[in-house]
Amino acid sequence: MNYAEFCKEIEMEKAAAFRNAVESNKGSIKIKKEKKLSENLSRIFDATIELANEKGFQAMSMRDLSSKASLSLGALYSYFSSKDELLEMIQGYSLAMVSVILTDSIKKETDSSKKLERAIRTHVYITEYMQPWFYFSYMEAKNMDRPAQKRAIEGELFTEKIFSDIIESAVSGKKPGDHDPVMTASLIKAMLQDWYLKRWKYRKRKIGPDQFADFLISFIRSSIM
Amino acid sequence: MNYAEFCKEIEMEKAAAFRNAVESNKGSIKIKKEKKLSENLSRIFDATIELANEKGFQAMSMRDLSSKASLSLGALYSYFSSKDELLEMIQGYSLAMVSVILTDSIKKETDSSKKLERAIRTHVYITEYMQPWFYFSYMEAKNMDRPAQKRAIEGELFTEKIFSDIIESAVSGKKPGDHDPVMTASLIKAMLQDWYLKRWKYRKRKIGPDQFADFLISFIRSSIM
DNA sequence: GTCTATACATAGATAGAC
DNA sequence: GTCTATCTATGTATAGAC
Repeated sequence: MNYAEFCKEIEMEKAAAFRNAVESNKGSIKIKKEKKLSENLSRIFDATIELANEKGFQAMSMRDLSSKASLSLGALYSYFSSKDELLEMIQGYSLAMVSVILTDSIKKETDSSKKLERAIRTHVYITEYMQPWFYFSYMEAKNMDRPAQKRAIEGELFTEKIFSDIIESAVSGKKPGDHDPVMTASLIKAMLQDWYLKRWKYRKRKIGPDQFADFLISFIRSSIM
Repeated sequence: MNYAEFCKEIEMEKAAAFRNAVESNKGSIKIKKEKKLSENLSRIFDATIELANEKGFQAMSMRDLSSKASLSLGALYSYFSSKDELLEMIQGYSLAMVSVILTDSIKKETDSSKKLERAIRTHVYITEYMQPWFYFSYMEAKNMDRPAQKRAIEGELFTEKIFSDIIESAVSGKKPGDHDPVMTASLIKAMLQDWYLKRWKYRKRKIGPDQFADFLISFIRSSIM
């Protein structure tokens, strides 16, 4: 698998996750026509991501959003009931993406060393594909209300658990004594997050997702094996 | 060196960095009495860090700040000329801290493998000691104006360069072919930042700075050696 | 130096016409 | 479903008394 191949397979899952995000927020959405809803809401999402990643969600005004999304201020409130709710819809969307994609992806390998490699690669690719979304979720987590913050933490721990489980079985027996899969998984997560948090750096150095994944895999391999 | 020893040595440098931060902003500070200035300004800094790390700098109002710092709204503006300037004073302070401490610290070792270990350990310790400050600088960087953002980027690249230089000379000859000190330094930086960005996680797992530094050092050692 | 009072701008959200 | 107009709250920053 490389990034180009990954992209071809992802579109459907993205669309499914979007429909799911809409579904779980039906309560506060006043728009009834399916097509109009999905067209406009995804434009609203995109505009929000763009503005928030530029100056922060808090600093983005609803007027900024209304002009970037080409909808009036009043119309926006037919798609969500408050600015905070918008934040949480977007968070739910990207949280669902990473967990579904990652879980599906590792099922395709049986050997645990291959599983680890695939999990890392998939994580790099999905966060590359939706970089602004993940950047947004990471940076705005502390501005969310308590339940949404809890979901963010659970999301982090969920993906970390995927990694620590794989490492547990990959390393067992092979390395003497003191290995700690949970700590190792933490560090792996940190390096994976760097990929979507510091895009300016990797872009400047002309490092693409395939290259980053390759390097990361070999770095981790030589450390835990 | 362990964390407890580190703490004893740091106080003086912290005070010097604070005086320096005051000095570089004399222009917009109206308070003339040295003692009052440093007492109140450091209370203002602390209150800002605390509020901003809780709900974001943008969301923190000057009224929040005035009540937490025990100064009236009007009085605050004798210590800085705008909310944005306050942000930048704090950023300058923590940027100066890490670069001075790190540069001094590695001078104490000659062997490049020891140098690497010491740089990592020192980075963990300084960011532990001033965790809320580093968290603040990281999270609020995108809300700063252009020049301040540039300083933040230069700060990141500066510490990364320290690491890549050490790795360059530590690894040269010892590892065949494909090592890439710059990429390795990037990953190390990412793991080091995790320490102050995800405190909730390490606290929950009862991992302290010494333990984290030990683990990180052994993880990196086995990867690059 | 610090306070209170207030100017002035802009925020999020709603009402009601179309 | 979308618009414009507007309500009300809150924001940063300043003026001037003490």
